[in-house]
Amino acid sequence: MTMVIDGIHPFNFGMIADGGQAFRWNLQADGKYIGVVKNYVFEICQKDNKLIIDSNGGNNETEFIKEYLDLYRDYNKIEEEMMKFEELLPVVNYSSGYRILFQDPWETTISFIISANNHIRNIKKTIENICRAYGEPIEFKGEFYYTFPTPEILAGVSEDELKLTKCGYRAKYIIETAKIIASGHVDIYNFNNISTEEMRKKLLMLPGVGRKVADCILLYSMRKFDAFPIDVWIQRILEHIYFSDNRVSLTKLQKFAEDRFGEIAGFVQQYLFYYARNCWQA
DNA sequence: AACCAGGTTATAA
DNA sequence: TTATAACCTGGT
Repeated sequence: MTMVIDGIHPFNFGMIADGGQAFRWNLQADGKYIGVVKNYVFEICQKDNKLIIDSNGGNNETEFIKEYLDLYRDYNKIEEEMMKFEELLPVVNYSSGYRILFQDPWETTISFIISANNHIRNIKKTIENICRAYGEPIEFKGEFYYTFPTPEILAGVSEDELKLTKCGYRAKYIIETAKIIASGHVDIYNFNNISTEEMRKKLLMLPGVGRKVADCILLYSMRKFDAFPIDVWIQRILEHIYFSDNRVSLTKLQKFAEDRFGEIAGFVQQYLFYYARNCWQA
């Protein structure tokens, strides 16, 4: 089916898809993006403030994709809040149109375990390999796409076999985490009534999940917008803007961002990241 | 050839 | 509590 959603602003799907929060969107030769989300395949084409979305299923994905794309949130208001920090004016201006997707916690957890000390190109390739090997096929416009496998399935894979997907030393983390989640020992789907800090503690129990990965999971799949993942780019840009390019420890930066940006820290992080990677040179 | 990339973990001061 | 090295993989 095809759906058309109009009047979205600010919104730039290219930034959202390639901005590093999701790894399963691919730009086609025709300028449209195709991605697998849950057990759906979506093809998204943006023209100005209009989205034309094609998908494999019936009509029930409209609500789903709107939530996924965070279309119900007023980003004008969020950008206004961010611009109250004068030093962020060029950042907000440059990164306007970015949105934080509402992704699946399990897929996000494994994806960001894979992301540790890794390149985006490798991350995407490994995730694609995992889906092809262990996911379910979906047909869309004559092509086959693959869902992200369940915790139960990855919990049953051997380390040597999983390493064929090029995840390297992260294989044991992925399998152990899958076992913990499949067993129900850590419930990553019950996050709505739990504070960010409490949920973070649970996530840190998973092997391969440290502070940065935990905050990515909180921000990209649990709508914990006070989470502030600090990777090397965020570290560099924070040191540049706020500490005269001096080296500052991660824990200190973490506290600094938490205090300064509070409830909108996650949005600030996203805008800063996009700005740091694509515009500013260290 | 050596080094690095969107970190985590184990080990030592 | 804070600092340092090792770690799969693929590219320069």
